[in-house]
Amino acid sequence: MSTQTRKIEIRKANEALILEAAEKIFAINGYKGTATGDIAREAGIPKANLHYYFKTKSNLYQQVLKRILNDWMAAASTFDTYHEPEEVLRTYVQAKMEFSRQRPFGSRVWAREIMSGAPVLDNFLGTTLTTWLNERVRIIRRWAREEKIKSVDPHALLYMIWATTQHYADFERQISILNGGKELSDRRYRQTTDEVVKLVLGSVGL
Amino acid sequence: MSTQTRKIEIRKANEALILEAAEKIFAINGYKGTATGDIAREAGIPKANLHYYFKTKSNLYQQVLKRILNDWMAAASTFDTYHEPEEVLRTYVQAKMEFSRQRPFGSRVWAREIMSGAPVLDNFLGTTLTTWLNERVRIIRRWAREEKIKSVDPHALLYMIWATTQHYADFERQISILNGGKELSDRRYRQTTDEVVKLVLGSVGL
DNA sequence: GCGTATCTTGACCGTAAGGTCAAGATACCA
DNA sequence: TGGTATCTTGACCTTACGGTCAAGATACGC
Repeated sequence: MSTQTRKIEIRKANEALILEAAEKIFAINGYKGTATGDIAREAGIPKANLHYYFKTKSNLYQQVLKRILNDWMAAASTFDTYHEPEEVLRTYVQAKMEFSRQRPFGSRVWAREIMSGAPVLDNFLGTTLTTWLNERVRIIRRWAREEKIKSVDPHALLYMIWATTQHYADFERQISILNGGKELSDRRYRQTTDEVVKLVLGSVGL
Repeated sequence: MSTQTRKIEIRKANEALILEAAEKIFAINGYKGTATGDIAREAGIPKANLHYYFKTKSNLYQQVLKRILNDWMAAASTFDTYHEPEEVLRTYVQAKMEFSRQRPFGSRVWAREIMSGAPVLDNFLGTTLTTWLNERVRIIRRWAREEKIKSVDPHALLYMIWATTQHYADFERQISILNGGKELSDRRYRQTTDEVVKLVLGSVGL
């Protein structure tokens, strides 16, 4: 460990620790409902230490959202891995389901942000996401024109995919209770993913 | 107006006013993030007056949830209006879409409650909703057995319907932004409802 | 080992929030 | 018209929260 490497590592590690804790607490209690002290407790550090790394709650929140955005976009990019509708939709749905399984808190923070009026994500939604959506809408329209899929409203289709896949993260608790009080096992979740893929493919006639 | 009729009316009217305001503010800021003073301001009354009608914030929140539950169950009951899969699914999806349009705040309060771990709805989910779900799962399985629909996982299908229809309430802001910054018109919403019906029917091969 | 930069933390400050209270206003009944 | 029950509201109390600070601890370069 040379120079400032060690120090930088300490900072990185602590920031990561805090961001992780923040994502969880924001997911459960929302932005306004979250106390920085709760996040600090979750991270196992004093509140003052948290404020050393992140000046304000708002600042921390924005960084939490940024992290989620990155991973969300990574899942989105899988849409372009293949060309044939069936492959594309299967891959995309699987990626989204995987995201819901791996980052349920991130999904919930996103949902809460939107339900609060998207004060922070507003800009992203109006630029990057709008662009991404419009391009995929065009692709789906082309599929329909080429009669590779049934003619459907591309927006409605994409919203259905988003809603359904994110449901498994956002409503995890409800699903658990309806599953007899126990969380879906890894095996069951894989089967469910297949079923969701099947439903989505069916909805466009595949 | 005789006897205590008038007074009872005052109480009813004020309780309704407060419940309406509370549903909106809870939807936007969540339970913990909501200040009773904010609800009072939204309702146009002093905070002390609100506390005269509802002793505690928790109490008010529970009554808000109860109201939503009633309407949610009303939409659910449309599932039993018809018998043929196509009619049933169309009617149910339409009712859920209508609910999302008419009570977007209610839908969001529900979503936030679940995301917070369903501390209040826990009991309802484990009893009434579980029973309702299991019965509909059986109906859907029967449809598949009788080859009226494609063989699909009934849970996945119902979750998809819930998620997709509620998405139009919970993510209204995101949808608006992606729609060029303006909300969906009544006409456009009706078309979207038809598209969602089409997708759901398609997903089971109808 | 020493000096300096970063990190850690308990104590503290001002504001906001849930809830109470008591005094006054309003409506109903006799 | 007077008496009583309900309703209204500003002021107030206590706790919690976002954020600050200053004093000490730790780590790095020389």
